[in-house]
Amino acid sequence: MKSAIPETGVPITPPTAGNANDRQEASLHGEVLLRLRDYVVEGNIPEGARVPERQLCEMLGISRTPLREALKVLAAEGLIELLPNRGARVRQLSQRDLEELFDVMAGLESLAGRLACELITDEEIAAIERLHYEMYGHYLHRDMHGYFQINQQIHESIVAAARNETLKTTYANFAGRIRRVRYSANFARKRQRWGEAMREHEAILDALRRRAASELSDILFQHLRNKRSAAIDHLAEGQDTNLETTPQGD
Amino acid sequence: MKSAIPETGVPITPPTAGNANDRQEASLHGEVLLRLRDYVVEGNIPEGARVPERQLCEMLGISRTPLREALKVLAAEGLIELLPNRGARVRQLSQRDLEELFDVMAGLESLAGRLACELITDEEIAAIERLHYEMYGHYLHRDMHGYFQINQQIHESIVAAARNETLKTTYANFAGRIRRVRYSANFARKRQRWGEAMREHEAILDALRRRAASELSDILFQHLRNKRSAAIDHLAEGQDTNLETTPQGD
DNA sequence: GCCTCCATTTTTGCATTCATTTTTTGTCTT
DNA sequence: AAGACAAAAAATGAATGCAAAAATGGAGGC
Repeated sequence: MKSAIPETGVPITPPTAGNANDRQEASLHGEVLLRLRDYVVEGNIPEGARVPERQLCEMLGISRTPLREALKVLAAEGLIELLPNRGARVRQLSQRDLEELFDVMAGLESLAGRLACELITDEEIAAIERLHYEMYGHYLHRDMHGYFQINQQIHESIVAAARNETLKTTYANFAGRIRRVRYSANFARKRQRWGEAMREHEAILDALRRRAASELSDILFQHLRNKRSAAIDHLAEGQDTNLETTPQGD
Repeated sequence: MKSAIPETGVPITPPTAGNANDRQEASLHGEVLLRLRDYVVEGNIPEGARVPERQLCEMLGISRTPLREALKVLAAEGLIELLPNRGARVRQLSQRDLEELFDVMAGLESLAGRLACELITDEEIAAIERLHYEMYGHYLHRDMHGYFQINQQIHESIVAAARNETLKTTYANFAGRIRRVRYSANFARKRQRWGEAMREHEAILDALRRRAASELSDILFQHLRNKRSAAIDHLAEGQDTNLETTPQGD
């Protein structure tokens, strides 16, 4: 009997604080859902590994009923898969799955940009500009981590500017699914592609200033498509980092 | 004690045929999920109505455990909402919710068109052309029902041509959420708008033939945006429109 | 007559229990 | 020793039981 989950043995915190991250903060199964989702998204369970309910139960300090409810939801979200009578597994994402997910993300951000052009305020644009220049600073200092953090903030700002909660939620869902890979992809960002990504961000900002919806939509899609290529290439070639030849980035 | 659900009293069919509409066809809770989803999507439960678990249980002929699992999933899908300690309600969609949903649908179809341009075959385009002319026939005969049916087939063909299962699933999810309203929206489409829609479909087909991804993306978004306007206007002007009793379509 | 407060009933949330399926393990045969 | 079969163990799927919260209803007070 091999344990798929590292024996952290951290019981769930009693219903103390309502960590209102998503929904259903109060109920036990809601808390379990949040914790389990984070647990899976953060990659604490190996891909494709079997996850015995009993083990998760004692890890979280609950009975099987709320756990199974949470598992059903996570399966609906696409994070895990439930094989009939054979338990839950962390969903293994094939290369094709990743391509699809990145494309949908690209479509959602493309949509966000289009919608943002309709109602975004000058102040919001100014805020994004500030982020942009901050990011540029990180770029000049070759501070990849800082760059990535601001980069994500910019993309989230655009999604927020779309003023569409449904879109925001959906976007967050997909972001969670590929978060693990996203990190690898970001670490794969290399010099040359980095410059390209900066130029694309310039174009994004420019289109946003002019409220050019269709144009921004196109640019964002292409920008994310390039991200996709970087991520897929990175995964395809394995763990070794090829510095010169791979077109990776942002 | 008022019963929110019409007393159909139809017990769930024993695990006979695997109606593999979505996922989890075999297990009882999977069957329940499919049945409940259809039941809600088809509008058998009034919006915002309280749904006692016990009642659903005896309606489906099961115990509360699988039912509650299905409810959690439906809540995650956005079809119902679960208030802590206060049961499940059919999610009431505000006008703003509908606008958001339509916009996301528009974004997804826009993405589908963009992706379709990359790999769509001449045969697939020819099939869509045939559907187009068939739809045109319905238009000339003022056969609204036939028109909508083919119209839906065309949009689904475009989504299929995108060759992205993730997108397809997500699209189906959102389509389910607004199906109820969608039908009213179609009836709201008046003569003049009908002609517009036909012209837009001509443009869609034209862009598709030329594999003009960005252009098709724009046209599809606008096309769906116009649909949205029709739906929202219709709902705004007719508050007496009983959504529960309207049949399903488009 | 209407409102308030409290007891009763119902309903929800979770734990536990039971039945079925899968997986493991041990033994026997070739 | 390797494979096949069978029994045991464990895990899953679903039903039931129990405590807590909410809804209901009625008596009493204003």
